[in-house]
Amino acid sequence: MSADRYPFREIEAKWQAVWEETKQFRVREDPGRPKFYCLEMFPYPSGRIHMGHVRVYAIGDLLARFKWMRGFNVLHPMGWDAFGLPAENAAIEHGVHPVIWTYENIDYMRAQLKKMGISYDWEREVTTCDPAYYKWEQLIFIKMLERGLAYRKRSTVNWCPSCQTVLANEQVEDGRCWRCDSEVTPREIDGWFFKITAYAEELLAWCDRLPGWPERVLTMQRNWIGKSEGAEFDLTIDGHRDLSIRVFTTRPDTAFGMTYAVLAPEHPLVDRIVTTPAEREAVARFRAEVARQSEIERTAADRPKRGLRLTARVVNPFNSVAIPLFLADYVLMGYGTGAIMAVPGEDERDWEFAEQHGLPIIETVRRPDGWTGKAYTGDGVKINSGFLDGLTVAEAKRKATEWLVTRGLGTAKVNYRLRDWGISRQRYWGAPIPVLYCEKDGMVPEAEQNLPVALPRDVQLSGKGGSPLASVASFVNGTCPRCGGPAQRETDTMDTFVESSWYFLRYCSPSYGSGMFERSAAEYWMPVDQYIGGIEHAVLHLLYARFYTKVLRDLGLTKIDEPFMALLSQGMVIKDGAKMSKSKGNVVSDDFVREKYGADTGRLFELFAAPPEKDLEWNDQGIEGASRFLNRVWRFVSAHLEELSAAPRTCPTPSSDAARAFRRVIHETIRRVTDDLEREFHFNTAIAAIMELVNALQAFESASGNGQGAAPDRAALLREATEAMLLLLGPFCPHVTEELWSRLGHRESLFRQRWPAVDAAALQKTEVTVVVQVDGKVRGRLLVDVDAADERVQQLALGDDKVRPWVAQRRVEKVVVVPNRLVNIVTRA
RNA sequence: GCGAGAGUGGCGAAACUGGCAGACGCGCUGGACUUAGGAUCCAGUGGGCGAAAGCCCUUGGGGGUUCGACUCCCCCCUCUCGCACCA
Repeated sequence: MSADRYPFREIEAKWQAVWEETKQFRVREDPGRPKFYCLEMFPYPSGRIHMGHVRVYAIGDLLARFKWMRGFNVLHPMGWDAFGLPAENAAIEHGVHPVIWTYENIDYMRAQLKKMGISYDWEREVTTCDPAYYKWEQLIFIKMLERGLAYRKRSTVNWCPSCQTVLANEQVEDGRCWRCDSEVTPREIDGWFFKITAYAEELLAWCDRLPGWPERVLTMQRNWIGKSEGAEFDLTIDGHRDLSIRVFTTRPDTAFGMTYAVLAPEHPLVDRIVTTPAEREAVARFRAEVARQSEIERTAADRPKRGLRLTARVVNPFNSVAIPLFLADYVLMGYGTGAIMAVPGEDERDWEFAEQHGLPIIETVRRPDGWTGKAYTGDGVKINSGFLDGLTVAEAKRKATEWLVTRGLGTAKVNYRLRDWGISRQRYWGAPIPVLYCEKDGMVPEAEQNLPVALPRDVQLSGKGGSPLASVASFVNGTCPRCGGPAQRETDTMDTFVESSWYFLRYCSPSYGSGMFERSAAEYWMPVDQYIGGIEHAVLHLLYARFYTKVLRDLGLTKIDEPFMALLSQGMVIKDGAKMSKSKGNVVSDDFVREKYGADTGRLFELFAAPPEKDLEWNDQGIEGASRFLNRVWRFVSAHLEELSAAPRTCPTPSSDAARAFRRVIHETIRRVTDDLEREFHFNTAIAAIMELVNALQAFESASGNGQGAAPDRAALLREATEAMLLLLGPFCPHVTEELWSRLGHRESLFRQRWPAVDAAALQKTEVTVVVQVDGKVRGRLLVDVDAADERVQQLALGDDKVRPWVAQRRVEKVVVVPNRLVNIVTRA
């Protein structure tokens, strides 16, 4: 550790205090100025902020400060996603109440963010476990209930045995819990759902209208919604005209190739179709066998398909042929109708099953020449398909569906993979679901004037099954808002993703007491112009928030269709080959970095080391480099304070070539940095450009003499360059630049300055270096006037001493001249 | 398996719409200053040959288009991510 580092501790503390006193980052609506809403995904207050977290805040702060300087009225808030299981688990393990644990963490992390110097408007801080916050989502819950957008049903859900709660489909990854990685098991349970499927089509359609989003996130959302178009129709059971099986297919054109049909093992019709005791027993055995497999085994793709042939047969309505009927584990009850027609000729899974069970295969699409594969899923001409023969697949799909519809046998049908969002959690630390169960009136929403339904403080947390709230008598025993009689409260709490589905709206008017948010404030600020967060929420939070916003719109609360105009998915911070995380024990703490190098250095390193969307490898030597650079800047400016503050502001017409060239570097840097920040998020190259400017600045300083022998423009140019450099570097490293800015004699904050403007005149060149190639290889260089005539450049190139030997014994076939760049002489022997 | 993205020095990475590959930084080597250097400054640093000037090779591999390819097209290999019996 060196004593030669600039005094970052004092500087950082000083400016953080100044910014706070002057309320520098406080914003109010101002219709006269363009707004910019810059938002980073708010954190779960898990304990301590480490360098894995810092990246997102550094990016957000950079953009927010940049937009301030570009003249925008910037909303840049921060808050806490404060409900969640870790608080409850900490309570179980250490006996600390979740409230205490959560607020202590928040206090610590807030202090860390402040020491990092992020430009938040702290007056807007939002904490989701505050009843004044979740009150409003309870109100919305009731309105959703009224409209059928929230409902309760018994169903098979994903149960995480470790978290002791239900998970939504989005929260299961590869059959495992997204939080704790435990294997999820199915469980039949009553629970609450939000009807996100009612918005499937709109959520999908808007994926095409979010140009500011990364394509891969949109793709993930489209895949998750999983729209597929096809037809549904009935297969009657042979000999039972009153019994039929509904099937869904995306390939109605292949119906003539149907050689068997399959029911999911859990299909409810099975019990009616199967009547003999012997077969019932076989079915029970088969079901037990399937049930034994875990979710993970069952969804592994390359696993053999198990099936049980039933005695019943079904009839293909297209050709009246009776075909075998199976139960098979490759058909899932949760999708479509839980039953399929099987066409092995044109479906790979059916082909595999047919081969295993010795079933016939009929081809209904003519194979391309040389086809050697098994099932063929491509386009082609229909064959063996009755009235569909000769058509293309697309035409046949349409005609087959039409045929079903006109005969009343089926319908066109769109299916989505998306399931309704299960929001019940059998845990304590979440927002209570505001309904009661009355013996007389049944399920009744809590009356609006009784909201919030506050979480009781006194609760026994064991972590062993059942909703903890169920054991809190004072909570459970309520009053029916309809009849005034005794009623039992719902003891499930809401998924914490509900809170994060609208916090960005709450920031617009965080202390508004008459509703979720103040309409005028939300109309001014929303939507979020730039959202920044990790890719892990591609289909979780980001899909839920889009859905919830649309619900609020349809409830008449807001006009916006989409909450986030642009999204930046930043990469992970990696150390020792893994994502930096507390559980892996590979964290570099923010406190440590700040103590050793300062906040500015830590931020600079993370912004410089990789482009934002890529993963970033933590590197102890890399941060030394960032530190070295800031110290260099510090030493340079400090050493020339007197000369710089006494100098004229700019030097519009430099008097020497060297001065002109240096001034061009200054303005070229302004152009590059502005472009990198404005156009794409090229923070790393923006920093590289600033580093180059500092290199040029030092070179010019030492080359331009000093004292009496100084070049005439020296002081003015040094000042112009230094001030531009500080302004450009400001959003990356706010403390050190603010300090140097003030030491140069400025009274007003650097962040109240306009972003430096490019002087187009300074970029003008009179001469350029043109590369001369012979047959594509660089053989020489020419210094020529800008926009010199092609003929002249060609002549100079051919006459160049370095070039001539390469052309001498050969015939010049052609000369390509790219103005101001390059000449390529093409020769032949 | 399907879909998307990526493969460039010892390392992190640059390269606008096809026009000097390797900016910037790390590391390394040599030097200066120094009692000392893990501070600072200067020089060098893709590989090969060469005393040097310079020449040849080089963006995962192979082909192609072009005067010219990291960039465009085709085939292949590797890695990362997403989806994964969704009918």
